[in-house]
Amino acid sequence: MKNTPPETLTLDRVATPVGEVLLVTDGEGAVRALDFSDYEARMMRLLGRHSPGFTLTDGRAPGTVRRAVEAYFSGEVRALDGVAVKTGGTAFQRAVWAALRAIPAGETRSYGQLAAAIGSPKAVRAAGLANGQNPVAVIVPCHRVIGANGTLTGYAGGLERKRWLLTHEAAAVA
Amino acid sequence: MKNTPPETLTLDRVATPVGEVLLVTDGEGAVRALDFSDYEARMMRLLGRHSPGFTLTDGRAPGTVRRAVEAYFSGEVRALDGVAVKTGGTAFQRAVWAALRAIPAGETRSYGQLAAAIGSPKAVRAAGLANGQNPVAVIVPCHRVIGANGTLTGYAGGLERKRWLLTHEAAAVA
DNA sequence: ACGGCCGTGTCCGAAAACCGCGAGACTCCA
DNA sequence: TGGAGTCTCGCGGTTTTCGGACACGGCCGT
Repeated sequence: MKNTPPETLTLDRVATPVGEVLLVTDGEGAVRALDFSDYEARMMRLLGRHSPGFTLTDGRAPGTVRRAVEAYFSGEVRALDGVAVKTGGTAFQRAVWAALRAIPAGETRSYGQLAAAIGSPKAVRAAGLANGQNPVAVIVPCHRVIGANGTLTGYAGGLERKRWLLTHEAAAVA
Repeated sequence: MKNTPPETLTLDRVATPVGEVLLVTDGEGAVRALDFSDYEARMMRLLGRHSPGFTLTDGRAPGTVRRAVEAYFSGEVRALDGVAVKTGGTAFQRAVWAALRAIPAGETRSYGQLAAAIGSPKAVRAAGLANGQNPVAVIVPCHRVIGANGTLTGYAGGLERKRWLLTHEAAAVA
C-alpha cells in the first residue's frame, strides 16, 4: 500500500447523443478521464490506477473543455484536438495514446499500424491492450483503431458506440 | 507502474560524530527522510516507495530542523521531540512509527513491547520489519528497540551506530 | 539450557495468465 | 480454383498470484 498526497479532481457530466459522459478534470484544467456513465466503475478503476488516493467532487469542468466536448458531438469533430489531457501509465502506454491522438478524425488505423507507429511492430496485441486501458475515451480516439480486416473487434464503451463515433466522424469530414 | 504529480524535496547534509547524515525535507518543512550517507541507496528506495516520482534538489533544510539535529548529536537528546515528520506507509507501519516516537530518549523497548503497544501483541516479527522500514532514522527512534533478551539484534545503519546512539542518549539523560 | 515450530504484516522477485491482434493453415462449398 | 469462415499459434506488455524472506519471541518438547 502506498501513500500519496491526495489530489482533488472534478467530475462533470455531459449529455451526448450516445448517452451521458463523465468528464474528470484536474486543478490545471487538464482532462484526466472521460467515459460513458454506464461504465463508471471501469473509469474509477483506471483513474485510481493512475492517481492513487484521489478524491472526486461533483462540479463543472472548465468552459473550454466542456464546450469542446459538446462541439465534437454536434458535428465539429476536430474540436477536441487542442484539449489538454493528462494521463499516467507506463512509457509504452503513453506512446500508444500519443500515437492515437495523431490519427485524424475520419480516418482509422489497424492495431498493426498502431504498433508499427510506436516502433514495436510486433507488439500488436500489447498495443490493443494498452488501447483498452485508455482512461480518456473519445478525446484520445481509441475508437479509431479497428482490426486489420476491417472488423471493429472491440470497444470499452460498447461496439455500438464505436460504430456511432466512426460514422459520426466520417460524415462530418465528408 | 504508476504516475503521480511529482513533488520536489530538498536534500541537506549534516555532519555528526558517527558520520554524515542525509536530511530530506519537503516544502512544508516536514522531515521526509533521514539516513546515514553510506546508506543513501536504501534511503532513496524507501523514499521512492512513499512518494513515487519525487525529485530531489540539493539545498538547505529549514533552520529549526537543522539545528535540532545538530543539538541532538551534541548532547541535547530531546531536541528532536518536536520535529515534524511526514511519512507514508501502511496503517500498521504508521502505528509502529508513532509508537516509536513515544519512547523517551534514554529508554528502550523490546520488539514484543512495541507490538503490544500498537494492539497487535502477536505481530512481533511484523513490527520488527516495519521498524526496519522506517525512512526517518534517529528522529523516529527505531534504534531504541532491542531484543527481549537485551541484544541489539539489528539496525539499518549498522549495529555500531545503534550502540553509539543508545549510549549517547543514556549518558545525556543521566 | 537448547532446538524447533509458528504467528504476523509487508515487500520482492518469478512465473503464469490475460488480452480490443494477425498471419497462416484448413475447411467447406460453389 | 477461390472466397469466406474457423482454428491455432506466436507475439509482447501488464497485472495478478504465489512463495519466500525478514531487525522476534513465546511455547513445547528433549
